[in-house]
Amino acid sequence: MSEMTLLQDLKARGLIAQTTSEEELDQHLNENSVTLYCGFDPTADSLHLGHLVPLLMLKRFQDYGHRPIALVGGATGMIGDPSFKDQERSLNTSDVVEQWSNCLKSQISRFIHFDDTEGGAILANNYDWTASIDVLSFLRDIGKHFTVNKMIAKESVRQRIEREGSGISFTEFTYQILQSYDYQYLNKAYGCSLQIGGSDQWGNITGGIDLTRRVNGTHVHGLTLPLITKADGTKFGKTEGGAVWLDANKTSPYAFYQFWLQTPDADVYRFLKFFTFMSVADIDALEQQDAVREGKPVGQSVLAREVTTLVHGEDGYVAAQRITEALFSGDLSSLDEGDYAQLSLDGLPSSVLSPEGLADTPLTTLFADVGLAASGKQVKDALQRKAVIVNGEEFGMDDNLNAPGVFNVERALFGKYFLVKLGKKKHHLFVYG
RNA sequence: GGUGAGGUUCCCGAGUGGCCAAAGGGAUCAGACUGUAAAUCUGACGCGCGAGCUUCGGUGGUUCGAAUCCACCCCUCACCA
Repeated sequence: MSEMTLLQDLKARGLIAQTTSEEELDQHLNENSVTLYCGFDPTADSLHLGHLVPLLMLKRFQDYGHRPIALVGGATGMIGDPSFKDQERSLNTSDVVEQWSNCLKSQISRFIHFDDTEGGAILANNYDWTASIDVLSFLRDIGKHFTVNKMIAKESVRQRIEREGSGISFTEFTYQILQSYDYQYLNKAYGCSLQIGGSDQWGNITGGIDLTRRVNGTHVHGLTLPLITKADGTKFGKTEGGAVWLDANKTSPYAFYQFWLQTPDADVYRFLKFFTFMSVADIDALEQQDAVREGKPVGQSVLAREVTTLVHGEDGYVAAQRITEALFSGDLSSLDEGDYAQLSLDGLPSSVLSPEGLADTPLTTLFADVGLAASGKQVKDALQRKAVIVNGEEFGMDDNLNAPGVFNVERALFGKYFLVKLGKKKHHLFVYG
């Protein structure tokens, strides 16, 4: 990072979508240790890849000597952010929101270093200062500073307001006031003077800036991050199974590692800048080396290693790497009995195979049930193309009704393991018993 | 409230009585080629190994037969008020 200012580094990484006066912000950041915040609303029981960039962003600021506040939206999560959403969302119960908030809290703590010292990072929940406000105070003390005219004019809610039929409830419309209040509150309580967020948050952030100026008389700043896109135009952060979660129980370190390993060339160096702490110079150098390299580029494996380590720690990375080696080297004999036991612990999808009823279960059903394929049809397709491999042996459509033969104990590795490969990338471990 | 146009399989979008599980494109999955990449080509793509079963906003009806016709209802869009 050396001589670059933080803002220069972020810019070089392509991590800035919009900022309030860049000059002022740059000066502010260079002359002070700034307290900044980013909010994460509990919309599920785990953060996902979309949250990773802002989360890492907080850490980038922390590394430059600033103080991050990670805000869990226990209150805002009850309301639902309408920004650029084309539909009203259904509300979650307070129990659920609270539970999810706690999940997010523990996840966030893994990324940012929190401590109790004066300048240490802070983990906050806006429920704490929002829940107890009574309606009249809210309307008089906060609501009075907002003109509906301005609220309506925001791009983030315009579609919903202008388009007949979609509509927006008063509840969601109020969201921007709540978030603005957070900023004003944090400014007052902690001297927070910068809010960051995804580019869809610009409207909410500027709302908070205005409120803070009106109420606290303080001039504060805002910065948004770009939406992560893929070169081919498809949505980033999705796999066959849906979102890629940061929770190891929802997306195993192995699956996580694989996700990054499969990054297209066209995206990999950009993603290295977004998702790792490698310097821009090092990334550029890597890109140039890959460009003249014979064969496979190393960008993907570096990216996968860095991000997996970041999210799942060294252990998670090592485990993911070990499974990858074993499965993709094509050499099953390199694994000993202990390795097989470890595979499922390390996150390779696995299930117990019961001998009973096996004769009545077609492979199509069996594999679809354990999630190896979305439907029996896909298994059928794979069988017909010789893309199903069990313990190194190919099986075809002829074997569909012959599960007992395919999963004959005699053929089990170490008397109990069957490693099924469907296609090039999907693996599943069956344990006999 | 009035008038006009619509609601089709994950998405977009054809289909206006049987040949429709429903054109075409996208997404997705698999195969070939590669580098667990891209591009390209091939196949699959409602569910089911199969016989077969269940779909075209909802509910009833007409018909041997309906996504297609009729009635009512729900929703959306456009314009008017």
